[in-house]
Amino acid sequence: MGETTGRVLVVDDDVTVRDVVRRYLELAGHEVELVGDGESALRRFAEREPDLVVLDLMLPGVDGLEVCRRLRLRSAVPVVMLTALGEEEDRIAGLQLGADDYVTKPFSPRELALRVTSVLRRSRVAAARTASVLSDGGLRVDVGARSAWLDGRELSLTTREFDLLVFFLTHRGTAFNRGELLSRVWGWEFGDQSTVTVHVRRLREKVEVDSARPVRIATVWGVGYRYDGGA
Amino acid sequence: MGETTGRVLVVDDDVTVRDVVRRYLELAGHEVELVGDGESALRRFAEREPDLVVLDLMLPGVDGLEVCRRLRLRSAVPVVMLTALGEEEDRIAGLQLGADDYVTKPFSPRELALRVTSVLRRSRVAAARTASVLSDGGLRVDVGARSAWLDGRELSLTTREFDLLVFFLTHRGTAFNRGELLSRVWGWEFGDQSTVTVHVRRLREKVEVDSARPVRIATVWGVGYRYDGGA
DNA sequence: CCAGTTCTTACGGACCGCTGACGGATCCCG
DNA sequence: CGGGATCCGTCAGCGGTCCGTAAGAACTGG
Repeated sequence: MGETTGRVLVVDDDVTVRDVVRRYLELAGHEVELVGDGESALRRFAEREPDLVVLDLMLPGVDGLEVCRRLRLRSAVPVVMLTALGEEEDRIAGLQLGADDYVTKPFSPRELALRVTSVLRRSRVAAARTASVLSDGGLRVDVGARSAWLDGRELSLTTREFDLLVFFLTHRGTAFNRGELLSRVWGWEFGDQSTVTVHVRRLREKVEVDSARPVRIATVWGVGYRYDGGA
Repeated sequence: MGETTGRVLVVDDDVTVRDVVRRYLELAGHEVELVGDGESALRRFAEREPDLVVLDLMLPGVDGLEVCRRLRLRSAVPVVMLTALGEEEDRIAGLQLGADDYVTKPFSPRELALRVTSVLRRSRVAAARTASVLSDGGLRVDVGARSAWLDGRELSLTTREFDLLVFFLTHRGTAFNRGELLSRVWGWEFGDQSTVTVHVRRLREKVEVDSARPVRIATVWGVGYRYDGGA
């Protein structure tokens, strides 16, 4: 995924708007998912963890502001809001809730696409700067710096190993099958699952005390792998 | 059951469509059931609890939207809708009622199969993420982590045992015969029922205090088994 | 006491994950 | 531009686990 493209979740109840927005965002190189109401938005968000959310304020059921608030409870995902002209109150409320930008209807889809790209770029830079440090037991991982230490000494991880480790650290305690990992870490929808097996093995050799008796990365028989804490 | 295959209920009144859809879904590894109208759909759904429903909007009798609405009353089962081109109103209504995706007729059966697979995968992920921790007496089962504890110590359950236990825990107090368990847990329509007997026995040895005098998994003589609480 | 049903045990094959090795691609450095 | 090192994905063999089946024993209800 390039520097200024990403997976975008579009939430709008008007199917015409959705289709137009989709076309322009895809033209800009983004991967687009569409939903029509707040419930679906929250559900889809949990499933896919998109890089950015385009959110209409007027929605049936759970309204846009509420969706934004709930997203913020569990994620720092950038949000671009769609508001009707003159709904200043809503716009202010939206920005207070942490929207990163807004576009007023009627809007030019071209402009929306530009804003999405720009917000995405800003947030990537910011994310890299505020690089979180994940840690677990004697393991410490600096995501921004892309470096990792085990009991004080630095590990030399390859790109894949690092990504895999970060995924595990950010999804502790949940079992994933190989296809899922292939999709989430590699970004593949299909492919040889033994790829995962081999990379897990190589990662284990670096982060486990005894890679023959893994403690952190547990094998879930007939399913896949699960990261348990090292503590 | 693979991570991207499952039992799919197809609801369409056109027998030609049904056959084509069936062929492609089976090619993709799914298990397919066909019905021709809304009444049958609801009935079959109650009997089989499929993993996904492909629903035509134009149906004789109870129409597709109504079927979708009623399904949503009692289940979060993923729904993929078939709509005629241009039925925008219906599509909007469908998505609002909680359809997870839609395909417009005339459609490519290949594309439909792809969407079914993809929706299925997503919904599995979401299900695992929102993973409830089931508990009962001293028994605790974390569905997402695929691990279980009895009185604080972790149980080592095999895949089948785990699935069987989860099924029991989510269907407490109801008796099931072996054929039904074979169908719901194994996904088989036929097969040796002693398979169930043996697995129940193995499960009992792990979750019962005295497996010769089972408390949780009761034998219903002449019928099958029933999960009673451990409390 | 009998017939039907469930329990128990044992076993062989299927499946799965682990391991080591290999060739191609990519990256880096000269 | 060229050569070497690294990394990546694939594969086949192996060892262990798990699963389904069968067959005899024990039990239940009539």
